[in-house]
Amino acid sequence: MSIDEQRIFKKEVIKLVSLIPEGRMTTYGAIAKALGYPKHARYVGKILNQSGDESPSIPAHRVVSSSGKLSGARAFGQLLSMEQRLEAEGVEVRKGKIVDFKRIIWYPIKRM
DNA sequence: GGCGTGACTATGG
DNA sequence: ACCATAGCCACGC
Repeated sequence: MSIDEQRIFKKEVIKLVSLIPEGRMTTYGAIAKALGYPKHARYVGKILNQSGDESPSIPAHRVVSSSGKLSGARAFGQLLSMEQRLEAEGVEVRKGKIVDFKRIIWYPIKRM
């Protein structure tokens, strides 16, 4: 992945995450795949991690692991945790996992 | 260039 | 359903 590809990838990740509807969620892998880089799920996580400082407005809490776990919960403040943010928009969470994960998952559509 | 570290994933028991 | 394992790849040291 070249420097240019990375730059575009980061921008597209932010764009795609912003499109996730309220009350739905998707996965790191789905985002990576939609952008044409199926092996870069971890990189998506890293981007969202640093996006917390740069663009706090993006709904990063709507991105979970492929098993439905809230793997990024530690990156959110405890005042408004990742779980609380999801519950607040109607997404049920139990034991750190999305309850009806496969039913409410949102699959991004590649565009460009 | 080697090595460890992740907001990851698929697979097998 | 849970846990361990092995790939995976950018990144920092």
